[in-house]
Amino acid sequence: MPKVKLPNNSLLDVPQSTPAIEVARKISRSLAEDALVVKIDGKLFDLSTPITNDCAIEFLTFDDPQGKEVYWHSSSHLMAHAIQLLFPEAKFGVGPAIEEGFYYDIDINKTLTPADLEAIEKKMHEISEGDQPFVRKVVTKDDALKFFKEKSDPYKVEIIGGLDGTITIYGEGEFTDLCRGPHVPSAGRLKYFKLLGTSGAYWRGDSKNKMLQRVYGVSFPKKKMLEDHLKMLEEAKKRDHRRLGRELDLFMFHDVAPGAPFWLPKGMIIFRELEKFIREELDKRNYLEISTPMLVKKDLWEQSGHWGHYKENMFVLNVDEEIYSLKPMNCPESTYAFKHKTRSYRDLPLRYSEIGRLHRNEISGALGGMFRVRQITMDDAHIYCRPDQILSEIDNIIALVKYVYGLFNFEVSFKLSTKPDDAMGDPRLWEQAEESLRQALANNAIKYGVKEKDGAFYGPKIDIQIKDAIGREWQVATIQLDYVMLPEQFDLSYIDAEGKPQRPVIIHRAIFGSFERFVGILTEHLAGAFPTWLAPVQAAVIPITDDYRDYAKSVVTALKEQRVRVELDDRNEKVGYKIREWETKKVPYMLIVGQKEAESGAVSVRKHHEGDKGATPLADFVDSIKREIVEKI
RNA sequence: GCUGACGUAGCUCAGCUGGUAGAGCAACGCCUUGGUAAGGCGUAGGUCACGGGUUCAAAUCCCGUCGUCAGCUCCA
Repeated sequence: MPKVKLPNNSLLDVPQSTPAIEVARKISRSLAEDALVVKIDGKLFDLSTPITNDCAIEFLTFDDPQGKEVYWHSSSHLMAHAIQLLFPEAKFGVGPAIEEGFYYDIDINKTLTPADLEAIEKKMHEISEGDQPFVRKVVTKDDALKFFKEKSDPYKVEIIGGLDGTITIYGEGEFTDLCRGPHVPSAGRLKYFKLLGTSGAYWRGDSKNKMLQRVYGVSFPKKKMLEDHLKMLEEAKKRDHRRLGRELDLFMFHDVAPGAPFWLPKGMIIFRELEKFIREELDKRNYLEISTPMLVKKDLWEQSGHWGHYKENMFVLNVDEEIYSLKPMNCPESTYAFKHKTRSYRDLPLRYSEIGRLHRNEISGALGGMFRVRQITMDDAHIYCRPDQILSEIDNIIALVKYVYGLFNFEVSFKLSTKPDDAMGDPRLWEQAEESLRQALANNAIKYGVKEKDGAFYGPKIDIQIKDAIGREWQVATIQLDYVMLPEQFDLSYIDAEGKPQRPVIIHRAIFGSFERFVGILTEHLAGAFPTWLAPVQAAVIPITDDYRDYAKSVVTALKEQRVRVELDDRNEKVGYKIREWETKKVPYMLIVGQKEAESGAVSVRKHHEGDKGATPLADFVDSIKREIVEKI
């Protein structure tokens, strides 16, 4: 009798060849109901898999990421089944689970409309009600080829042609698909789904191949989960920075400048506050700010290697018979500032920061709001240091990153990207560099993921991701070690204590990344309700009637004297109307003043999203809002 | 760049199978001076993205261009 070890380390004897699902039933009925798939000795299997040997076993439910993946993958089969019933001529590509749901690529001579999606969804429900089991079958390559040729599924045939080893197919009712599995036990487990849209996708991601239609969907075992998910998507739509940017007069886009925002006065306040903030932090940390030319001769880009590798993304101009380009990056030019003088080891680390405007000719299809623009403002820096200084410099940057993102209540996570196959430079240096990054992460007690071979060709890097208020992850800051690109290509050196020239190491780093993108992320994270220190309008003063306009003006003056961004709303409208409007503009404070307040030198404070806070002496309010602004609460 | 969808007033959108445009909100004016999320009445506002074509007639049909969006792709 095989012994199975459960996650709580208890052992269970089970009869030979007991299906895994029976083991789940022994543990608890609810587990048997919720389990989607089983992990035996670390590998995933169908719940019907018989237990034949001693093993460690774990049942995965939808709460487990891998359980989810299986659930979505099975959902994608269910969808394909429905599509086949409705469109028998459809040919199938691949249908995997993705981060948030699943998709299936299909080849069909018709553009699917939202009405088609609804019909497919309906059909999926019908199939789900039939509750047919997913049945795994091992087949030979020849049989598999024969089957899918007969089914006239050329894409499957192509996939099979490239397969070695065991080939499995899964049947579910009258639908059979090539699949590695595993799957949930039966179609009835797949209950609540929503097809979210379609898009084009090339077969095997290659633009030389035929464009298939990709149908996206998401599914959940509980109705509430689907509802919550759809609500989250709604919420994301409501938070869309393109919409909020327009509604709050922060920035706009126009056809005359695709891929570049027009910053409006209110957005510019946010931009300036962020810039001021980051500059102050960099000053405190002994960075030196530089600014390098935006339009530079091609020679520079040839030297840096961009001309060879990045030219398609550069805006190139002909000026006086010479070829120039708008800079797509700051790094090459920063080396000129470094080389301006002979550098001593005593000068290092030399921390050059630059808030530079960069132009990158992103392909038109990549553009999207503030998230992908052709003109970006980067809070860049290049730290020229000695090898023995790397650790402390990385330490400082990590501290800065944590401080900055903590301020906005973003959850920060770190990823180390290691040496890629096409890496340049001495392998010993790479080892040393990766070790420095690891050590810096360890010093800061940071748990981090590793992205193997995902470093830049010139050095390993730490990528910093943040998670926003509705759980979405964004890659923002980056810390890259560079032993090769700048130091070698630009032949950089400093004079060491023995009077000999040495190569410096360069750390490329950005905190916000680009202001454009960061403001976009921040807008969505905060749903447009910026903290007082960033809010374009920090307080609106609302007199109840014209009789208190003068008092309201004195309140405005008092606040302006303290550099509070305040607006007087003395329009001929009712209080409720004005409150509604300032509330939708997400202004942190409204100060309502009437007879009571005028007589006692007070203001009635209404806080955004919280409501009436009652009357308080004007002087007290001024103190508290000032503190809030200074302390960036 | 590729595929698809879309482009009508400042915004959100209507306008069926062709007969030269409509609503709500916003704006402006008047009335109303109102204590915590929309007071009333009225006025103005559009070369229907742009350029061609079909037609007696085009916002509507066709072609092209530009732009936006969803993806794909790319990302030193």
